[in-house]
Amino acid sequence: MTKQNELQPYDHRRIEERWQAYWEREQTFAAQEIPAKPKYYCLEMFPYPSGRIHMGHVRNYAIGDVIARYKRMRGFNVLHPMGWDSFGLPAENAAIAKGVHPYRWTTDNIAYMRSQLRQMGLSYDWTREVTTCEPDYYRWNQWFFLKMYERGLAFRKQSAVNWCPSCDTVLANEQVEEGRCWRCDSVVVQKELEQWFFRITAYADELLQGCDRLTNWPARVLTMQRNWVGKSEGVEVDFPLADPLPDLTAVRIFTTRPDTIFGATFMSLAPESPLVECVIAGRTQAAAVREFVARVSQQDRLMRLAADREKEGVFTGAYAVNPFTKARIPIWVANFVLYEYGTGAIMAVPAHDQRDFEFATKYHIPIKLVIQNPEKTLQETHLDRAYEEQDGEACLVNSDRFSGLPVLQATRRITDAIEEQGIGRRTIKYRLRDWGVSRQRYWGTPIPMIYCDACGIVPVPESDLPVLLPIDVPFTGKGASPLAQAPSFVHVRCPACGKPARRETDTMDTFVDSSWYFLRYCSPHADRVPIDQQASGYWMPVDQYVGGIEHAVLHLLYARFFTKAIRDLGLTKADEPFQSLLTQGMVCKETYRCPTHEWLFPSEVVGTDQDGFHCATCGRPVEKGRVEKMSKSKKNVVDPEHLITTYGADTARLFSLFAAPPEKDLEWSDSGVEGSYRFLNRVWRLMAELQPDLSTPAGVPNDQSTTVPRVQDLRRLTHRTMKRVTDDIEREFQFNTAIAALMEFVNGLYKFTAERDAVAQSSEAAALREAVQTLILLLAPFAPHAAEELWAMLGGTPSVATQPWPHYDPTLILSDRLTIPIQVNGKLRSKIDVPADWTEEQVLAQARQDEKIAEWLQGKAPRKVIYVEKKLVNFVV
RNA sequence: GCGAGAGUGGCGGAACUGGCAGACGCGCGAGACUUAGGAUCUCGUGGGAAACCGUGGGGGUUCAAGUCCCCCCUCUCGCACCA
Repeated sequence: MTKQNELQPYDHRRIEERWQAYWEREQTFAAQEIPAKPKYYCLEMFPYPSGRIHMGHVRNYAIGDVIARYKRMRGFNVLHPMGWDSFGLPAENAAIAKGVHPYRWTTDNIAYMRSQLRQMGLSYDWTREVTTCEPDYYRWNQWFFLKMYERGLAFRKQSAVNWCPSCDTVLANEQVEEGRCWRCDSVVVQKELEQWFFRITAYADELLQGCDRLTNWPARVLTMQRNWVGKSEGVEVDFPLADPLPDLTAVRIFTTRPDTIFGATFMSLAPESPLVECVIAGRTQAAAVREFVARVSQQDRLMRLAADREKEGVFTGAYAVNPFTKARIPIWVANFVLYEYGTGAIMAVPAHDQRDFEFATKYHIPIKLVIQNPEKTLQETHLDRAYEEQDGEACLVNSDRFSGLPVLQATRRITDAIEEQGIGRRTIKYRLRDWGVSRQRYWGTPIPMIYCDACGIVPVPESDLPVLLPIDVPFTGKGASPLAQAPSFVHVRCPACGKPARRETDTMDTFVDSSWYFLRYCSPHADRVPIDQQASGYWMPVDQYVGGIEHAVLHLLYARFFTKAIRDLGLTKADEPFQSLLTQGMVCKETYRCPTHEWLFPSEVVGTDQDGFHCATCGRPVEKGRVEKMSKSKKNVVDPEHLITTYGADTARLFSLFAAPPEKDLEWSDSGVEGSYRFLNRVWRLMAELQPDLSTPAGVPNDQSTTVPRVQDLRRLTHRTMKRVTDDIEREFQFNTAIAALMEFVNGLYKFTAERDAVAQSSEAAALREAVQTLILLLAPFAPHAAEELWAMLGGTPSVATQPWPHYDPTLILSDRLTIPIQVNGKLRSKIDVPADWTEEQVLAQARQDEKIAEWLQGKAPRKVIYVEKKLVNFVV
């Protein structure tokens, strides 16, 4: 310890700059296809270039980087790319607010954030960088659009958008705050526009079934995806109108409960359904119904946010006939029936559907019991809620020839009957809806379509791609999208007939960009095809995808859909894009909240733990300690840049990996950061002190050395640490415990060196060298800069990133002695230290002789003795 | 309401198949080295004087339960009328 003051301090700035420059110069992480080598494609979700990186990025990319670096050391040919999801709304808003052009704003941000990511020492292959707002990327969005159009996977239909009548523009969902425009506060209305859609529903079943094979995805993500697709098997049945109309003789409903059809005492239509107008035509109820429909569709949007919307409806005056009971049943319009799902019409069975029950009770519609519970206690006239159970014992009643059948059997038989009578058939419905991709905005991929008065919708010929996004357009935030106001963009000649025509001025949803970027990374510079088949054949699928849970449904589902569609175009063989998925938790921090000033920065708070905390401005007591996701509005963000310049990238990485397992939320702690920094300093000092003693050439300590207990212990620790760190990474990326093992290792090494003889024995030196070398290698994925520097100090040839991962020797991790806990009646009473190869008898004899145990046993023979080999002894008395 | 997950010291978190609860880190305490320390090192640190008590609460299974079973409470996330 005396040499301490002479040591070079751990200078993260110098070290990190040096090795970042080295990696760049040497192209250490550039990936090439090497068919003979096993590949590993590690991917983190690419960022939106908002300006600067935040802690969520640091965490996401630190996790991904450890995986990439670890796999590289394990001998995999690793692809680890990075890019920019650079189309999107914030760029347009910046243009309006600051007068910066979205392109300029975006590319400036990219430049800055790229330098920040480099400062983190992430092992990316920067030669594969992909930027979605550049024509060499988005032209392929257009190309895919054309291919989808050819295959009927891209189509046009009417659809509602959020519309601000005051700004005269379309709003994204996130621009609608409590039903009002975020900029001008006027009430947002729904407006019907013709829009482009991708037919994701064509892949509904495959997307659903694919979930079963994604065994390395978190269960909750799969559950969310399954629910989102929402498959239900049922039957469509035509209910004839009691008084047929010329253009409508029956209403088709969808039900998953055909077994309850005898209990259908009325019918409900969705307010938006065109059937409503048909059935009310010329009736006295027409005005009331129209008024109801208008009211419901007005409030729809707002009311949907409200928790328990009151069920309400109105009678149309029309009747249908229940095809089984032949009863005339009234047709109602009900606010809870969804037009987009099923057929927009339902048969209502109040006795066995709670919504129908509430509705029937409210409007005094008859309730007919058709399923009796196994206890036979249900009485039609005394129901207080619907009996919805479908268990095997409940049987049908009041259902003619089907009465007495158990529910499941009845479902089958009645469905058969429906099909035999030709009044309906089995169908499968999905909750999933087609993906609307039109955006009435500027900063996105232009949709490559042309409208010609003579030819109709004409796709832009492939040879004319890309349709470039014009740069000089005005940004006012008002009126139609800037593209629609750029005449030179709008006016074109029809590719089919040559007459004047109009371009589509909508751009694509930015989710399109992120739905295939992982395929583009395989061959980012291919200029004749979006994806080079050979490259994607080698690299795909992504072996490990890492990103936030907030993308559990949309992004991941769209990416799966695109991959399947691209597969069907013959461009990739991958069915699923992401073999394995890790959803990391959020980065949170404690907040301060003042009753008058809302969220406060820590600097706006005065006080101590003992005296309580007060607002520095108004002096009122502050609510402290609620841990929330870091966000500007809650004033609890920590800028990673400050962290990196103060403590270095290695500390930032280490902390974000150590403070919590990757999938859990991480609570920020300043002192925790210092702990990680301290650890790196400890490693540094240890190495610097030992350096003079480590001149022994590399190599395994000789056999002689293993007889010295101290050396034996050290080697055991070394090899155990190898095992622990490896197992923790392999077992669900438990980096927090892997780092803990490294800390214990360092603690052990300090202990060892402190007790070391003044004159080091050669066997000690060799074991020490092995230990230190192992430490650096194990540390390399977590704190790569420090590891490189130490590796060089040790005389290793760079880069440590390409060294093989150490393998432990299983014989060395075994100890020749064991500590066996001894319990009496299941309570720990003593421990004994015994040779590892002792038999049960020997261990038990020793245990009985133990002073404390003898006292507990008081010479009596235990009633029962439990012996778990090499683990534990329990005497039951 | 439905679905999923989680509740462990002062704090973040360990504990793989039931087998020593609290690894590791933070914080705190004591000491060492120091002109000094908010640097560093060493030791200690769940509660309790002790018997004992301790993994959200209550029951159960077991020689043995943070871990398995039943009931309840709280929190987080997701979906919100899907016929």
